Amino acid sequence: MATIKDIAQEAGVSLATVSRVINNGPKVGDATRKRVKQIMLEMGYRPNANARALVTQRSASFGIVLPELSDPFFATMAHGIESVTRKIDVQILMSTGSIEKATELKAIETLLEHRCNAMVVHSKALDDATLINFAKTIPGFVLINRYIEEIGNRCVWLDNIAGGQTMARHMLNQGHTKFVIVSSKYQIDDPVDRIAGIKQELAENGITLSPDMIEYSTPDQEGGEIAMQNFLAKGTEFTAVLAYNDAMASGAMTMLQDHNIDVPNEVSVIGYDDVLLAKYCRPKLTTLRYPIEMMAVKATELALQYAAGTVPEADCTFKYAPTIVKRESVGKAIS
Amino acid sequence: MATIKDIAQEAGVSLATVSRVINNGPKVGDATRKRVKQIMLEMGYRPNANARALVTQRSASFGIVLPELSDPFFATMAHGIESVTRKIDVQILMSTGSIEKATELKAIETLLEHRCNAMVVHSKALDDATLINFAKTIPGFVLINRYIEEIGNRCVWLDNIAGGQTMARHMLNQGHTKFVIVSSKYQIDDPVDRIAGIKQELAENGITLSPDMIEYSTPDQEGGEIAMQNFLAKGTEFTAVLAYNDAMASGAMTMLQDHNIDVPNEVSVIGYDDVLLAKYCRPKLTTLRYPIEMMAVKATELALQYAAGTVPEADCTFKYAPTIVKRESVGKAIS
DNA sequence: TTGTATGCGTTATCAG
DNA sequence: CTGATAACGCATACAA
Repeated sequence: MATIKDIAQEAGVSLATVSRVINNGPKVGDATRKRVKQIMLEMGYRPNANARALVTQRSASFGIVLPELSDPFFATMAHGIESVTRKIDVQILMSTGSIEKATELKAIETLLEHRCNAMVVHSKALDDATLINFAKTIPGFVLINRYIEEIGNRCVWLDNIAGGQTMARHMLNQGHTKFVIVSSKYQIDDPVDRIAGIKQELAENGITLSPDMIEYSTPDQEGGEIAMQNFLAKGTEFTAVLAYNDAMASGAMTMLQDHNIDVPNEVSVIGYDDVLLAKYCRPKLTTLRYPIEMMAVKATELALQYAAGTVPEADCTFKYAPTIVKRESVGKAIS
Repeated sequence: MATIKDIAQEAGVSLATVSRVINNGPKVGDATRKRVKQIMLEMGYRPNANARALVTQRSASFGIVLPELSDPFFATMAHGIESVTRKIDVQILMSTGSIEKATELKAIETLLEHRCNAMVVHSKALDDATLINFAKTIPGFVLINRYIEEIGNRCVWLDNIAGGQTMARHMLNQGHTKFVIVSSKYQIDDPVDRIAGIKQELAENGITLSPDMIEYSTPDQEGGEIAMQNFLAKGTEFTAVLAYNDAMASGAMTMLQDHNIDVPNEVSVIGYDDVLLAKYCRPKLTTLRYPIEMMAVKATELALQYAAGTVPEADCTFKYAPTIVKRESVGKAIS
């Protein structure tokens, strides 16, 4: 592959001059510039991004770490990030860490080896201290979907407690009093906070939730089915189902329908996330909108700014609140 | 950030020695190796991937170009790729080209600038000649979802003609004779081939499809709704709907249901792709399974092999055929 | 306006 | 077993 040297030779100029025309440097004669450009084209010259990164001490690629791509939620997140990097002609270096301490750590370190100076990371398994440490040493380090007080200005996150409250309130408004929760078995912040929010809202309305009104399962459709199956098997009485996410909500609905229980006339179901399937399933799912794409965009812009030297204000953070999307799966409580 | 030099100095050895322990080189004293490793740890040393790539002339990252990530289909594809690169500790450099000539070209070139020597690219807009040229100059260049005869051994693709035939045959087997097609308005290979397959199969059974039995729209749920609306508005008679993909099929079903037309008792609908939503929508969608994840894995392995020097056999290609997944949206024709 | 020289962090080829 | 030293491709401070 042709190098800067080759084309310098061919054009009969020095390396420096070629370098200047590549970077649109200021001090180059018009004729020279034109001739060099022509030769670059002819020889199919492509700047070597690695050499460039080495000498400039900055990579042209933006790092992202996320658990996986097959989940539409993360795909949407990646899409948000990509929508801003695309505009500024920056490539994405993707590292996956499957919600395990070791892999998440490795994912970040790989990005560091590539000298990415801006990155948005989704980490659930690593502890606060580790993340704080990264934030201290990497200017363009931004966390998404996580809040750590000490580095609040590096966090773009969703208020899951408020989310839980909103879910519960909506059901309460419809007259429901008998609740069950279909939750995730993975004890990361998210399910914990959402349940806390729900309990809080219910408590304010004089309702307490006993532990056996919560089923924990895998956060996918099958998990939702299993959880609902368990409630049904136990003979639990309820009219309102609060799910950890849309997939679980959908699974729960399927299981209800399989038992000839009508949604929403007999039982109401509410999801969380508002991913595509919420619109596709029948009845269409009432759910909470998780503005992940918007948040991803924000996180990316933030990372870019910080990496460029903007000093973040100390006392700020980027908190988002989920909003309710009313569709068809929630109805008035039967009295 | 600490460099190899720093740690050499600290350890009182030469650069070469440090480099050897980093790469698990053979000729290093046990004591020295241990000491150096210790110091690397203490100083938080991270090898510079760019410098490495520069000197070794090979990048440690695997390139992928695809239109976008928000589409579950491509997310699944990316997931397949990631599942193999993860094992060998290779990062993914992602470039998006939104089905436009210019952007697709740019996406590939960016990968080249990073000196990726293995990549799988999804390109629909670039012409054969350009792609053939890339294949000739990049050993690890593999195309996915496209077949070009001259570089057949670099292509991992789906036989869409066979797919069209399969769809049609399945409907014929159920006794259907009145068909409509809900197709994509983007005239790339895929919809064209599928329609060709359908027509071919129908023709063999003495059925010809007039042009007004095909509606073209955007390949998403809304497009499916619009297309179906058009058929309904025109008063078209049919009992079988063949959709370009699951999203369109789902949209078509919704529109039918809104008009109190029962699926599958009055009208049967078949999709294509078998993405997540096929399982979620009601009735569950009968569709064609597009083994995109498997294909992505294959493409990745291929790219890796070719990049490593394996010379592909001249006369081979990697063709996949979609298989039918029977669920609930197709029934016997009413007679 | 152009050229020369140096260094970025590594690997690899030599000698010791 | 270990140490100099020359690349790798490019940007840039300094000369001319």
